[in-house]
Amino acid sequence: MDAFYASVEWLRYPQLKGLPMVIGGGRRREDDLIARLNAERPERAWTAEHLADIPVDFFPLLKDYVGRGVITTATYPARQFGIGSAMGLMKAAKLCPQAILLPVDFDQYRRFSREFKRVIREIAPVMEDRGVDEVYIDFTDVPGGQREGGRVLARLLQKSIFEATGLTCSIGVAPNKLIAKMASEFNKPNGISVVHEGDVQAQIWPLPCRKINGIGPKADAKLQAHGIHTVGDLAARERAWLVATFGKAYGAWLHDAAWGRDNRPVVTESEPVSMSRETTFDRDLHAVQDRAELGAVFTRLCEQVAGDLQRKGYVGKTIGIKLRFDDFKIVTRDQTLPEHTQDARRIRQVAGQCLKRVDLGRRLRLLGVRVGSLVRVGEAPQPEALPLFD
DNA sequence: TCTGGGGTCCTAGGACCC
DNA sequence: TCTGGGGTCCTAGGACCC
Repeated sequence: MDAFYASVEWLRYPQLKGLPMVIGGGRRREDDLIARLNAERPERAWTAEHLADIPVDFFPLLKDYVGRGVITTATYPARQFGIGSAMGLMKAAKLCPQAILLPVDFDQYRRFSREFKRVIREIAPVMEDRGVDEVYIDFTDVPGGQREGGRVLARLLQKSIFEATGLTCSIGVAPNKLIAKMASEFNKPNGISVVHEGDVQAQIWPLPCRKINGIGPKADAKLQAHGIHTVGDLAARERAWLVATFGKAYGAWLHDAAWGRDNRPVVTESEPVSMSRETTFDRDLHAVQDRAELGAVFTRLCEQVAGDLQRKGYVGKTIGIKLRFDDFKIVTRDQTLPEHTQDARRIRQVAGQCLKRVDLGRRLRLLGVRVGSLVRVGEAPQPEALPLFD
């Protein structure tokens, strides 16, 4: 989906199109906005029906933000000021104080996410969910899926999604997921790009390695240190050298990726492996001085994870915690139980045991609770009874 | 006043078992 | 007298993705 979060926001606030805008940080306070409007602009009775009429100068600005949030989306006019995804909002405010700041509204994005995926599945049922704004679709067995190299079906999908949601998307059509993902970036927004097997050299090799889904900042830095900047550079290296330098599995994968080889299927269903909740505190907390506050947050996180498990019908047997200290160092501890659980008190108890195994000298910035080794409720194997006699 | 939240997968060592 | 060889599970950390 093109600029997904921003586009969803523009549906209800079209007056913000074209302005520097940033999405990130705290919870939505739409009611506050309406209440403030009625207090300060009483010439009309404002309701949630009039969001598109809210004057632009009434929206909160980045410069007034206080907190530890990061940018999830920055519109193009905002990016011109050097603002980028994942940047701290406080830092971004220095670069572009006048940008409008909207809080993240995940519930709304999830609603539109479900809707555009429903539209796709109706046309092309073999669809793999890749998060809130992205999917892989297998065109192979869709009637007409091969016409004009997939272009016809891609256009139909774009049209249907736009009619149902008012949102645009960009589609890459290719022989496999690896190339399709890269191709989808070629023609943004609202574009279609078809890359054939024989086009890899011309269209993929000139790209920086970082464009490959699976090469992140660490691998890219290491590649650069070896003089490898483009996918073509990578393809030129011996497979054996890549294996020797990057390890057996990753080295071989790098070589395949550079040559456009990928045989992963489009996976329509998958079971979750873990569920977690974590939170960053407004200020760093100390295990001793802030014991009560920390304990309350800890319990709440356990209750939230338990609630997620119960709502979705899963039980897990590996309970874990995650801590981020004030120096940004991350520590995890986990413990596997003999039985599966979705009980908040049990999770809290075991997570508490995990916490005892950590040196809590430093102040904490983040606390998280995770439950892994999930199985569906009812499919959990019964813990084996200990034999009384052999 | 830098630096969110929710995930997956991989690696590597040690325990433990046959 | 040199000390097998698989396999699985558990734990901790880390890279990467959306």
